[in-house]
Amino acid sequence: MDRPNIILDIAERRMRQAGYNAVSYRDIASEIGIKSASLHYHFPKKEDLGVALVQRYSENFFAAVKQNTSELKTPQDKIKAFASIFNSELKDQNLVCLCAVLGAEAAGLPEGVTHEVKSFFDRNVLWLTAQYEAYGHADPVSKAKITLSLLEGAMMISAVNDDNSIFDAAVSSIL
Amino acid sequence: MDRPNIILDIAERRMRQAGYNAVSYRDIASEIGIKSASLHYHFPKKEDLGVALVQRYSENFFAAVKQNTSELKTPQDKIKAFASIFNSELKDQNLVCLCAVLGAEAAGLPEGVTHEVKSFFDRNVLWLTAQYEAYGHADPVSKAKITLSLLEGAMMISAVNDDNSIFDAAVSSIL
DNA sequence: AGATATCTATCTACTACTAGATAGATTGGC
DNA sequence: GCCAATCTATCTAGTAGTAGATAGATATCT
Repeated sequence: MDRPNIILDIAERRMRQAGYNAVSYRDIASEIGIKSASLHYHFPKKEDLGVALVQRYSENFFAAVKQNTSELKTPQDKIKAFASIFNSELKDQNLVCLCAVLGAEAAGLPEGVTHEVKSFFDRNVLWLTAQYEAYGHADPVSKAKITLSLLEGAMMISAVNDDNSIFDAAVSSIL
Repeated sequence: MDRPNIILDIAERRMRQAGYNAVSYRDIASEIGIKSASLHYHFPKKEDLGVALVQRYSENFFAAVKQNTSELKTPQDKIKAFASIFNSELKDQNLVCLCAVLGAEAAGLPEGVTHEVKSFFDRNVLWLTAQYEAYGHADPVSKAKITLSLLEGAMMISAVNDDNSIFDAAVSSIL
């Protein structure tokens, strides 16, 4: 894999565990085995790293959504598949959605990072809205926001308690 | 007000905006107009401050729950009142639940702080479970966890988008 | 030669935290 | 009432360590 993606992998894991400010160039560099100064070659400012990280996360996520839902027929099945993308990393690595973590710290993040987090949520609401529209829901936009809120909140609480059943219960309650 | 509570007020506001690691003794001290060393007299370690903060938050929250629900009859009304405690600070200060923020960073927090965050969630689930039991819900514990997840998630997303209607929609969907 | 990626070495600013002193208020013994 | 002891809350001055960031040299590959 190329260096930028190796850097982002490490940054992503750490940020999803402990937040933006808990991740340092020094820590990332020492895990790779290079000097922290070298990281600034790839990501001059920490904000650049944060922005790239959320962008990559968002693109990977929606690539997975596309792949895992393309052969499904009903909106219900698609939404379950959508939720199970979040679930896979939660259950075997106890990792919450990157944007759930960054969203919680949003008021203290560099502007560019906060903007990307918002964009991720927007894209999620858009995708979910389309499903609820297809399902014939009365207010698909509100329902989409509610579903996203539930999933993000359930991930966070599941991770804190290291108890995946909370997320499972949340998914079962959707629709 | 006494000094410890003044310190905790400032720490609470900042932590609910930007997270645990974004709050420094220096910043708190300079806002009060004393030296950071003086803060260590009241809270020797940052973990002590974090623990005291979550404990105070939890106690204040459940005092408000008790006060705002004591004269209400139905579990539905009580749960709405419960949600509106979260909502009041969200809508006029854009402040998320302290434990939603700290929960997102839980894996990187001092052990004592994480423990208090868990306790807060436990207490919430307990309280909500009692309401759903009174309501005759089939699985009151799961329902309680789902409701808490929804509220915490909706607060976070509402704050990021500075759009209170997301939280309102979430509250309307409960029960 | 040029581009890519890393290095060394350094900087400034900030982090939590501590030691030891001080001023002022409070408490208890005689 | 007076004195000594203690407590409260702050200060100055400092520790060691970490933060993100930069300049400029070096190595490697095409």
